[in-house]
Amino acid sequence: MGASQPVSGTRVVTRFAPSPTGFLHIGGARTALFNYLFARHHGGDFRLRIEDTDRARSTEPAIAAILDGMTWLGLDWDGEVVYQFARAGRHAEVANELLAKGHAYRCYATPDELTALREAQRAAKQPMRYDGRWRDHTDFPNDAPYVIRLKAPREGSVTITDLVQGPVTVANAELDDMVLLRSDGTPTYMLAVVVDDHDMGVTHVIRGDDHLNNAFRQLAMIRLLGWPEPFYAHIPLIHGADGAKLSKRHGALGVDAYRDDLGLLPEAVENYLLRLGWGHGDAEIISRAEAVAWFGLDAVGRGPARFDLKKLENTNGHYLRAADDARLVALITPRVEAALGRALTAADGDLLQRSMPELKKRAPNLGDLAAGTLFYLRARPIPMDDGAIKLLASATAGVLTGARERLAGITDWSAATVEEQARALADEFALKLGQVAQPLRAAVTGSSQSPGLFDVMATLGREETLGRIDDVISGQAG
RNA sequence: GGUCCCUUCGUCUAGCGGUCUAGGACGUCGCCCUUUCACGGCGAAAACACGGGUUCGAUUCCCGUAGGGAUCACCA
Repeated sequence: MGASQPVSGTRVVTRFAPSPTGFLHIGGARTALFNYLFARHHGGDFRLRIEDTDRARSTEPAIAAILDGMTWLGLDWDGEVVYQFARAGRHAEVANELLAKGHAYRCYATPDELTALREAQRAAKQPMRYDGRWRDHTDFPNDAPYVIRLKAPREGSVTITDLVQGPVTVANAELDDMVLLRSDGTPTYMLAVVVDDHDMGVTHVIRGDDHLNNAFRQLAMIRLLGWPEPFYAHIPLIHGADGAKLSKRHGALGVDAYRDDLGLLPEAVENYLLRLGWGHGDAEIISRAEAVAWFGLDAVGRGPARFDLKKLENTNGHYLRAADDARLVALITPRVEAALGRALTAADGDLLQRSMPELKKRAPNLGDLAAGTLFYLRARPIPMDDGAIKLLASATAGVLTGARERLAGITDWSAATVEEQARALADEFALKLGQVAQPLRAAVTGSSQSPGLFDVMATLGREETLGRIDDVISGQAG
């Protein structure tokens, strides 16, 4: 495993560090999952840090949504959640330490001045970076506002042996002196991550590809501070089906939307996310235990992967079929009650429980599963859809009344005895079984599509089944 | 534009010099099962971006080209 092994003797510590400016999106969830899996694989710690230093954009609801999403996905973190804003004092302390040691300096350039600099650089087609105009000053205006910038090395280069991307080298001349402390004394993200990762003992920084460029600047700071260097692993971002950066339109929704709107199971989302950009031979359906045992950074793909809702739904269907019936009933109950406009009774719950084995085989998500239960629970006369109306209209005359008669004679009502009578009726009328079953399906379910008719009748019971057929015969249904 | 990264079926991927007439999964199409719809089973079409090298031999290694991506704030 070479490069992905931690230095001997150190305990692996990873962290997920989202900024609470929105919901926990799918890309963030995958980053969290990879951090979680890597830590668990190595028997280390997985920490959670909320990067709320942007006071204007950070919100309480966003923090709640992140914690909720993590919990839903079963990504339990170790220790207390670290709130970055609360550590501003420590960040400033490190900035001042750097300043005292001559590794940082005060910069009095105004925002307008810097904007003008960038404009000039853009016009001259020069790279846009701070030119270090205050880097070697010794005389400072006393009352003017200033920021503290890192005095980054200008010669040589930095090479990061990224656990996913491989060795990446950037010349120091490409990097400018980043701001550590703003003029209002608050820390920038660059300072905060480095200090927090160090203080939290993070050994492996696993994050989105968009941070790869930042890693060089952060490493420069770490070296100036003389702190131990973490391993880096930058995983590619997720793209939409059209190859463009994932946006809301593509399904870059909060994980709560995957749960509530798309009706997905957390284990399905986890499995799908794991396989997006990572593979283990031909394995497709992977349990949490297997994921922990198999996960490694060396198998993470280096190119961005496209998000495919079809495959996610297929994966969800797999887990839905494997899910415990009682759990599914509990999950769909709110949806069913909303559709019915009433609370479910104990008898309804029992009916749902019995219908699950057949119903879950044909639902790709909880919404469809809930919708599929409705015909069982609706009060007579049940509504008929277009397909059902057509079937009834073209049914052989007398089939329904004939079936009604035979079914009414059954004393031990079951899928087997019901089927027996249906087949007998087909023989009697010289019809194919389908010509008898389809009109009956329409009458009993109000649709042309449903689980096995005889199973449905058995689940519904004798009285309800007969009643529904009567409704159609007497013209009350529809 | 500068810098950095990436490139196997439509999509996610396996492949870590010969085992590749390139494997699996989703999707698509066909067949089977069958009272409908699903589930399930079987099968088909479908890819190594291009051009140079290195090598006895490249999907695998190197270099270009093209395409794609990331990033260039007193945001994170």
